[in-house]
Amino acid sequence: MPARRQKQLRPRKQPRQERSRETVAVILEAAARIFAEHGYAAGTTNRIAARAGVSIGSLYEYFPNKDALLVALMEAHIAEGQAILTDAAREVLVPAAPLRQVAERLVRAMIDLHSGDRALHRVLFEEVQLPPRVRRQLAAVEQQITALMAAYLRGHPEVRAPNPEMAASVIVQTIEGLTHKLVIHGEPDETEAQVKEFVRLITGYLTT
Amino acid sequence: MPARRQKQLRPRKQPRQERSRETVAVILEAAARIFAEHGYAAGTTNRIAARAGVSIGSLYEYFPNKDALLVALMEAHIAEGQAILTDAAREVLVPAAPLRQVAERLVRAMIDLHSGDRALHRVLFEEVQLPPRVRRQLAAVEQQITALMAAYLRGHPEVRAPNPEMAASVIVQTIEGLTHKLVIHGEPDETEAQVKEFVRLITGYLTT
DNA sequence: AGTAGAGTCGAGCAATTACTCGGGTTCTGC
DNA sequence: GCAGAACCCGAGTAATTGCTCGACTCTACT
Repeated sequence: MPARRQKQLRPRKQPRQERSRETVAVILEAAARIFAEHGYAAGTTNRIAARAGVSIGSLYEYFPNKDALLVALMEAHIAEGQAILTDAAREVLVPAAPLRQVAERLVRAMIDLHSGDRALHRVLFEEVQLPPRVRRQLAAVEQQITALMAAYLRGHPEVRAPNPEMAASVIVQTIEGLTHKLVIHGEPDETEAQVKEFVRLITGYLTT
Repeated sequence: MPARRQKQLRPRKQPRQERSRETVAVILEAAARIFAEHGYAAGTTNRIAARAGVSIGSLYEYFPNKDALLVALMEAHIAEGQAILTDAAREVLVPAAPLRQVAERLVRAMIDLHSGDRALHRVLFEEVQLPPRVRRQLAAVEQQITALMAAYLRGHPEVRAPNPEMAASVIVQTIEGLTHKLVIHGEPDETEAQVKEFVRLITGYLTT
């Protein structure tokens, strides 16, 4: 969240040489670690620069302010998430695929996505309120997955859903909510049982 | 999140007279509004005192630090939530009650709970990481509701669930996750349809 | 070799902010 | 009516932190 008002004076450089591209990457890496460890407020830019082994001045050559670091990390994570999910969806959302298998594949993809770096994930998508642009990107990904799901539901004989769009939306949101909670709070040795249960929840819903 | 290290020097006064009890109430009210409007980091104690129409000195007579304000608000909200949910649960979780009615009542109770002040709710339970004591309180409430639910499931003839405890836990988490998203992102005119769909999700899961 | 500009550096500035403290005001019990 | 306690006040302090800017080094190109 932008606690301070944005200054946004001089537009920043694009890194042109290999050297500086490396610097930017190192800074982002460090930012991810620091934010994950300390949270957004206590993750100071000086600390990030120090962790990156780079001067604070160098950091501000490429990022106009602290928020920009966060937004860059958000967009990277969203892109990664989109890749993982659309891969899973395209692979499994074909008319012939059995319901149970579809549900399980998606649940597992979602768990993978969330379990990467939980602390960072929390900071990026909970601690701060998302800027509008990022919020739109996130909504777009969700909508894309939901649309694929709806098309699948419409073409599947076993599925009895009066409104496939709504059913798809409910499923996507359910998976997201449950896996989120599971990853944050769950015991690792219960994960398998929970996955099976989530699959039952989804298939039960769609075939009733 | 405690960005600064806790000082926690002098223990604070208890309000004894009516006058000061009123002051404390006004401060908490103002804190709720300010945190909701600006978030935790930008919600400064001076601003809170100003909004409350009280000196910053008075605020620190009763709250040892900024975090204490937040914790007080959290605990108040948890208590309110527990009251709403246990009321709903006791009213409806009797062996004879039809499944659909139970599900609908709980979903609506949860929606009521979340729709009170969404911005404040976000700050209290997402923006900051909860201190252990609060986390325990929250877990206790969830466990209590889950236990009531499990008992109900066990005694209901329609319900086909191999493991009632796990089913209860899945349901509670599902309702929580879905209503949360619904309240945050949903269009008001879709709420009714969504509630019906959530009920179908739950009943389908339990009777398959 | 010379030079323009990309890249790096880090001391320090400006602003913010949680919290204190000494002193004044109001209440309460005797 | 008075002492002491409870309450209230707000200017000031100490510390933090985002970010700048002028000096320096490296790279690429002629």
